[in-house]
Amino acid sequence: MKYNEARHKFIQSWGTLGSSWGISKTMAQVHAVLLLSSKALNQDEIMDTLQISRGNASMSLKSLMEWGLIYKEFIPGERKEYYIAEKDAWRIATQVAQERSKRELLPVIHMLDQIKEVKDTTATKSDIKELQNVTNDILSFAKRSDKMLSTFVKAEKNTFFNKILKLFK
Amino acid sequence: MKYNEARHKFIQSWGTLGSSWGISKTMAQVHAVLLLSSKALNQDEIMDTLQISRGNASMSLKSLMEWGLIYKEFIPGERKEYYIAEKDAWRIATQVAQERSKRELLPVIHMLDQIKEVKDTTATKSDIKELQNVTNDILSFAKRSDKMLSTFVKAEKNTFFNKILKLFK
DNA sequence: TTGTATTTTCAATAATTAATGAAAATAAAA
DNA sequence: TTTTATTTTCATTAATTATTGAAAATACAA
Repeated sequence: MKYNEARHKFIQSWGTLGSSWGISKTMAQVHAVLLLSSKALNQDEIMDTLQISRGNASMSLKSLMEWGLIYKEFIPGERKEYYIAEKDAWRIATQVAQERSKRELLPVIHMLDQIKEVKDTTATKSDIKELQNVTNDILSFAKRSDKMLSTFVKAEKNTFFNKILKLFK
Repeated sequence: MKYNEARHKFIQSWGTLGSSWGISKTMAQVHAVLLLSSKALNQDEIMDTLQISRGNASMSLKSLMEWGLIYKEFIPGERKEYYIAEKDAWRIATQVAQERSKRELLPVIHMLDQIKEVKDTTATKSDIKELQNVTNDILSFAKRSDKMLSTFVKAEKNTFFNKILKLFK
């Protein structure tokens, strides 16, 4: 396979994968371009490579910064802003997981906490029972998942967990 | 909070959460309705509860079956088909994770395996190097994640892993 | 300051994805 | 069989989400 073909495939697939993470296709493609670059790139270079509009490039770079997946790099004598990608797979995964947890898991935990306080005399006992069973189960599972995620995020620094992680290698 | 309000909140939030799983909003709402029901429901009951069209209900039920999140229940003397939801939080999570892995992780693994064979004399050494570094790292990470997922799926049956899982509680 | 390069915002538009509903297919009863 | 109930499919339509591009804002230099 030729380099350009491989590069193109990687960028396309990364875009597709991104869409299923709650990251827009373009945003993931911008990340891919930066991942494959050994030097920092500016907005115009990215616009040019992916043939996207200025606005789109600006938005995508901004979101990627918020997700903690890319960083700005200051280049002396340059007026433009340059970007580099986080390239460590483990960091990419934990950053995405943390951001998604914040956006998706926490709202659900909040909703379930509210629902716990159902007081209603008009509804049937079995309906209320089922609601409470389901919400309690999901709530404890969601909280456990969130705790587990923080544990994994800290795992790099922790020798004990590194040993556990090796079990999966 | 009143039962109906709580129920409504749960269904709405479950729908929102679903959209960020790669499951359509309606599909997740149908799942929520079944989760909260102590008895099996038929398609008309679901259409009525969620005020959705026949076609949409049919499609959503079909997809939920494919994701392994609901089951058909045969009711003697009834012509209609009845459905019940998987209610165990751990099972729901592993089913979703497995299905997503199949749809998202495996295509990426396949792409990365292809890319490993870049042979190109026209591209620069450093570009090829960077492509190989990134793809190799992500590939080994993706494969490890997939292995980890299967381990978790089997974990219920395994006392040793149950002990590890307790670390996160 | 004032001028110029660069980035960001956001209303308009395009592209994508989901939902409808009627027709076709299937399955059970008469 | 034929009739009736039920489910599925899929072209059309609606809703949602992403992208553009020009104007506004910002940042730097003269």
